[in-house]
Amino acid sequence: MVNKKKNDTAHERILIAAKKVFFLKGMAGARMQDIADEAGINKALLHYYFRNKEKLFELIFKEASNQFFPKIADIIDSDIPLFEKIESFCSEYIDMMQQNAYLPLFVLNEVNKQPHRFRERFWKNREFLFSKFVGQIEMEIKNRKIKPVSPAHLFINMISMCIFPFIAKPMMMMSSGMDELQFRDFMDQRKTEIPKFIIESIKR
Amino acid sequence: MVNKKKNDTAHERILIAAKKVFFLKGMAGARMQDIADEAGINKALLHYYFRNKEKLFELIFKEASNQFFPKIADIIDSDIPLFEKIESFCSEYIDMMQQNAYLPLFVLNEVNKQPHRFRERFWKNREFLFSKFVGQIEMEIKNRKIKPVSPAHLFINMISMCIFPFIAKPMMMMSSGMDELQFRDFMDQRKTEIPKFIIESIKR
DNA sequence: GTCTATAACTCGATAGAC
DNA sequence: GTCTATCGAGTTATAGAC
Repeated sequence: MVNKKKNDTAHERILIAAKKVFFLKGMAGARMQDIADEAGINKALLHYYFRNKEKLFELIFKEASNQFFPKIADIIDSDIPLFEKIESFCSEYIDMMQQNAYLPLFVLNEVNKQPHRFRERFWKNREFLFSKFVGQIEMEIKNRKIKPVSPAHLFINMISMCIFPFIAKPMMMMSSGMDELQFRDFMDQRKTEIPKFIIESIKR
Repeated sequence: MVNKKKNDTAHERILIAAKKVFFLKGMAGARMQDIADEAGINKALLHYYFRNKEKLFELIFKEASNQFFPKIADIIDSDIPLFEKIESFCSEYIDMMQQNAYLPLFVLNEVNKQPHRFRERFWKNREFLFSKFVGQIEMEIKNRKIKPVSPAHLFINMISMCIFPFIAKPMMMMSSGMDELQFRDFMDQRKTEIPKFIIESIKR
């Protein structure tokens, strides 16, 4: 696909191409040649700009993780009522992923295959993102605003229902015959269906 | 790890080793040498028994998909009351995955990277596994046994909450400081927590 | 069946012209 | 900055001895 606009710099086109190829094939499966073709340039130029595959991957992976995680924290740790928080988390998170449906599988897969990339650089200041969320839930239980539930399970339930469909997207589409548009509709529905489902379960 | 029992045949040891290596690294990241080492034999013997990497992978992948999917169908399509079905699905499915925690990520990842492997051979007689489940839910709604909910979303919610934690396992363990045992406990809890959570949401 | 040795090939990376 | 040509490491796969 050499049809990129020529007024983009090579540097930019490489980054876009690399993201596409790495998201689709992962670090191990991606080929520098694929990235060069996708960017409409030459293999040597990749090395000119980014030195080697490792460094190029590193950039893409870091950007992807930053997109995958901290947005979670912002919403989860904000100072709004629990039910609103659940609603806005589901809606905003799904919205973000719809612009990058491959992101969750890419990140989780690479974390799994190369845990060190994570432990070392990314997991510094992020430990226990959720303490505020957990505290808020415990408070609501204590005040008898919601039923007694395990905060940890509630949190994982919410995350699971938002993210998993993106990970299983190709499978869901094949098994149900959905097309891209129908999948998008389905996920749009989930922005409200998931909060409704959760709140129905925990409300008094 | 050449410590495999010598009374296993080479053929068997290769399959066990291949499964381990492919699950961990995927098709693109796996090396025939790794598999040979893991099996305690020689690279040439791999080709003697399985001809090439492609064919060996095919076997492992096929077995993994068969383990991942059809068990779902058995429970989902069985003839038991809805709440019991939800309980037994969550419990049995999580139980199965606990014996093979890498399986979901492996299968979903490879489906994503090579959709043809799926479309062609696997998706023949499995379309619409869930029609019976959907029908059952619609019936319960009609009879006012449960609240009106979208069967499709309910189904995906259940699946998501059961499978996603296995996919995010390394990340969850890192971010919360869990060890293997604590993760196992957590998933044991989910066998009952998820059904409780779902039923609480949909019951009248 | 199992091994050693090596051929054949893929792919990341570099040299060097323009 | 960008390209062509090519090197060399790492991998799959095969030949052939035992």
